[in-house]
Amino acid sequence: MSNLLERLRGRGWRMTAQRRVVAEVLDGEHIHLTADEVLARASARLPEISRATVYNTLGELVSLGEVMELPGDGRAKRYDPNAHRPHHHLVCSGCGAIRDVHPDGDPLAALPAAERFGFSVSAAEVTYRGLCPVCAAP
Amino acid sequence: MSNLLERLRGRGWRMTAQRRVVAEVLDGEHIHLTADEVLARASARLPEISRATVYNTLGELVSLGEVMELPGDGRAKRYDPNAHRPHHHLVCSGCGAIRDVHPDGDPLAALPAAERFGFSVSAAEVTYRGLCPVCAAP
DNA sequence: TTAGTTGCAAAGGCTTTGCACGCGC
DNA sequence: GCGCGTGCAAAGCCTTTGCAACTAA
Repeated sequence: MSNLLERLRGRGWRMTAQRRVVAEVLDGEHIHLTADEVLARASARLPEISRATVYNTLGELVSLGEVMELPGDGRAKRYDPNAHRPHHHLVCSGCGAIRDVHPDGDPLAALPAAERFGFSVSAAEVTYRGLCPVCAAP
Repeated sequence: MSNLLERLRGRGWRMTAQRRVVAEVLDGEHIHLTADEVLARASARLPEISRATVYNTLGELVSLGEVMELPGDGRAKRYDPNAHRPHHHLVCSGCGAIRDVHPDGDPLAALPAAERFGFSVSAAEVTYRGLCPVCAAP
């Protein structure tokens, strides 16, 4: 499995220092950063990067289908680089930690025709909620 | 099944003209309005209602557990009055229409222990995506 | 009466935009 | 060199807040 940076290069994505840093910061498993967090981490490596560029780059990665946009519990959206592999999310109601999960079976199968209102249903996103081991501790 | 207004009265909720109008506007099936839409509809019946009051009232209905807050596709949250009956959502990727749906079985059962990362998982929210009959038409 | 609710206006957080400069190809 | 990408600052959208006046119970 190639990493985010390699995939982008392979697509002929115009590479700049700023874009490289944003892609590096997002690459990995269980990464779900807000734009602000991306900016903070990117600034650590490239202090002159601007907020607008972070937003531009994130928006572009989303349109390219390389990064997934998550609603986020508060007001800020979160960005998930695992768009190339379908998955769902497990969110801790205590601390907000997010893990990528892969449930058994196809969630679409659970929706009977009578509940589809004539829609052609093509995808399902599942958010599981619970308490992480730390927050569940007595 | 009693309606929203009756349930609120039964809970001893302090009733005002503004609160009544907000509750009336939200009552029903497949209702998923933004705060702005609630304000618009409420204003039609009670022109002097203010935006702040709509937000206050919506926030309170959410804490009471009578209304559910949905992330919403764009930036504005949506408010769903069917919090008393668990359900999921089917969203049209074309026009944004939202329907309440009730899938078969328990979505939690699909998440194996190995995918729970030690969390105590207590709920699942599912968003189905597809095209409504109008948007799917050739 | 009196605690809770309202309206107004201002502030706040997150995101987008306009424009001139700069840099990858 | 050309055209896209960047940075800055300002504006935008949605939401929250402070405070004085008001009102349901």
